[in-house]
Amino acid sequence: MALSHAILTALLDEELSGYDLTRKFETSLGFFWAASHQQIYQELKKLAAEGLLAATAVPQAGRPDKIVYALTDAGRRALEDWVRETSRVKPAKDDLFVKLYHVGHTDPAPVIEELRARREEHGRRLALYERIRERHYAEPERLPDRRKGIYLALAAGIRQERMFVDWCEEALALLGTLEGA
Amino acid sequence: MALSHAILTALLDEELSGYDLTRKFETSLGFFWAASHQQIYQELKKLAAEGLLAATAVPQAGRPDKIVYALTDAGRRALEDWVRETSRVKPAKDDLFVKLYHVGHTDPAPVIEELRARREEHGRRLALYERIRERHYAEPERLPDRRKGIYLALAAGIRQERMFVDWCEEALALLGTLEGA
DNA sequence: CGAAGGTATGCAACTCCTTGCATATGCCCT
DNA sequence: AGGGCATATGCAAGGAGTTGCATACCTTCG
Repeated sequence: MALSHAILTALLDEELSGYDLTRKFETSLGFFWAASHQQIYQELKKLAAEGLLAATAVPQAGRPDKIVYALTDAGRRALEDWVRETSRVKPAKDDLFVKLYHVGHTDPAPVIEELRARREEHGRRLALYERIRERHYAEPERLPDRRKGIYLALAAGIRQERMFVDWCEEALALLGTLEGA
Repeated sequence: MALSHAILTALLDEELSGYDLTRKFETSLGFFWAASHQQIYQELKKLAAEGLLAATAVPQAGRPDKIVYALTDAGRRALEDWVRETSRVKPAKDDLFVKLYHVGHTDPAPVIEELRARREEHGRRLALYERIRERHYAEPERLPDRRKGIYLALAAGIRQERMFVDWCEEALALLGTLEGA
């Protein structure tokens, strides 16, 4: 499992509600581990039942009540154990790579179309990540230790998106040389 | 769904048994879409039941009998439809990135250890992919159309592994500047 | 002869994740 | 008053993937 660990990790520094976590997973941590609110709420219940999280109901005025979750000692211990385990690498699983095997068998237009869309999409992400780096992570060596790891995750995201954009260019150039083109 | 499409794709050019497919998914296509034999056999049955594959029992001498699967016309049509659909991008979901958020909270040694291991592993993959490219995909422009797409998938793998190795170097360098180091 | 290993296929249980639906409060704007 | 939007949480069904186990044939090697 791993979403559970991502959630526990998000709670390292602060207590959050399911709703807060959902938004957090739409940015930062969510760049590396996507999760829907349904999954998050379910996982929170499970983690609370296991004693890794403590749930506190918080009545609110002017908006619906919420439930705030905090790491317990057991939760912290479980997290540390997990960090010590070595994780396995999973292949990326991107439909686009499978579709490339169809070039030469069927009309390449849809694949080319998708490559163009991807180039734009990954370009947008790249721009977003770079903006974040400029604003919050300039001069990585001078960051406090706590933020160096996060910077590195961001750096990986940047490299990944840039790599993908470059590859899209290569792919579009090569597919321009097809018979049918 | 998508493993089903990867399987159908693997059968574009040739008829294969579940066992053959399992080995095929350990290399080539499997670099981009991993699958266990259990999953493959299950999916084959389903695809045959849906009429997208035709199953033929093949008695063999000297080894166990096998079942060979071939694309049906309906299978080809389903594949073409799928290629025309645009696929969504899924984030990578790598534990290591989540673990980076723990730097500064707990002993960074295990993370550093894992980064070193990853550098080696991705380096090995990079070497493997580059060997394949040299042997079978030198001069991509001159490849027959049918192999250009496969080359591009390979090229993506190469870029990805190289990117990851470079990033590991960056990460190890930065984590070397930690207080505790 | 027996053990190891490659060939070949499968079941069952479980976890993880997605999708669609459902509900409720309160704000702001028209 | 009504619609849209943000806040806040949840159920249920099903698809996708993992893990462990099971079976059976045949060859090779010691």
